[in-house]
Amino acid sequence: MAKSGPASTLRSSGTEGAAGTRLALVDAAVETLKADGFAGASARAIAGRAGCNQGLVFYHFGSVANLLLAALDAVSAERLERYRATVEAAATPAALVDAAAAIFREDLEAGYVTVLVELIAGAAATPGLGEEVAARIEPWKRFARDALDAALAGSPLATMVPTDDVAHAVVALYLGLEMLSHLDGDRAPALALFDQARQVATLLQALGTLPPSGPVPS
Amino acid sequence: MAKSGPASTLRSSGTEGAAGTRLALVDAAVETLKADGFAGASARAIAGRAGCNQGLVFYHFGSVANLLLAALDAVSAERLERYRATVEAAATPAALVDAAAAIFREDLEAGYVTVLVELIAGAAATPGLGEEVAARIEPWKRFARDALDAALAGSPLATMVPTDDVAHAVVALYLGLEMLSHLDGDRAPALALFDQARQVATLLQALGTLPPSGPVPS
DNA sequence: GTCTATACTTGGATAGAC
DNA sequence: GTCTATCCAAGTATAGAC
Repeated sequence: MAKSGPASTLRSSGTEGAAGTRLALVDAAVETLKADGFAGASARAIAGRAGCNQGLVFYHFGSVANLLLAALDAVSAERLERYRATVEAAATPAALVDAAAAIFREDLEAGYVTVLVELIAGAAATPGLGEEVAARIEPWKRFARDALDAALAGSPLATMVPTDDVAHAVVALYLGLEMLSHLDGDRAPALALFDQARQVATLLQALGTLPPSGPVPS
Repeated sequence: MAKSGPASTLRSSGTEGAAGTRLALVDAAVETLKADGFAGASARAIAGRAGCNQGLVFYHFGSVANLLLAALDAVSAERLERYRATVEAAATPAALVDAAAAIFREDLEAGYVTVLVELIAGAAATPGLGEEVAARIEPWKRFARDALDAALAGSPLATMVPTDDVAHAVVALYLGLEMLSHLDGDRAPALALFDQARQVATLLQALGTLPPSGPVPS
């Protein structure tokens, strides 16, 4: 469905040309979603930012919605890889929170999650878009659950925490924090929250290593 | 700014007439935001649902954005009052979580938070809308903080928990959960989360009543 | 593959009849 | 206060020249 139009030949013959404008359009779609939201992401606005003609949106992607999904795919792939690499190095809950905070800070600065937020909110207006967006969120939920499982491995918490539900909450919290940060341009509350989360994670680690009801071993 | 147009005479002379269509438009705006999102909430779509002419949107509210803000005010007032009444009866963290779960369940069923989510996401497209929406979120953050303060009063947790930050997170989580629920039509993960939260709150209560390092008092 | 031109639709907003 | 009619801007999408 997302592969109609010209053959998807990244670096086919020339560096510019077909693949070049495709990429330019995807990039412009990302920027437009961040700056003007779903309601402002028209074919004209995106093509204008990409420096090409409006008709190319339909030639390459068939519809504006498909271009927007391609934009979501692009940032998702980039960010998911980035998250995976960083989180793999985190073995404890506290380290996991630190890793998450570092990259989420990047996301807030760059507004990557905004692309997802705008598409979720805009999905109500376009028939069929909701399912496509939902399918693209799944990898994130799975990633969050896997990261939680890995961080909790070996801890008694592993059997107590329903990582599926927590992963859902983490994704929801990311979306909500991004919305609020983007709305008033204040990233401080979100960042302060990660500090708190680290402390809680550290506390949980300490509790997890305690024998069931004894005092602290020294 | 929201009071231009005709005099705001609720039940002035006739039950219908001016105030009647005003209310019908506000109600239709809420329904349209829930069904079709910000991008689908045009003057024509809303007026059509309200059963009146499209021009009345501009006569009564001056612009579509103003009508949307009036819709947000309407649901905010209604919901905030509902929350306040229910939460006032909750004295402990566990009871607070239960109260929040009960009303959030209502919100999920009715889609009230969707109105807020759509306006936040749509704010990027309309200059000046962001500030208006942000101002309308403030009461919610204050409410959440006050509820947390009240529930933690007398507990040693009161000095340990930065209720300002947590309130921010709670609001963000609500927004995110609503988005995800609305997207795939599955409310189960959000509701399961409240069960978990209640258990954590109960645990925190128990920890809070413990002496610093002793065993459980029976 | 890309651009220009164009057909068609929808939306915001106003003027004037009733 | 409400409706009809209308203007104009913006959006989607397609056809055809280059």
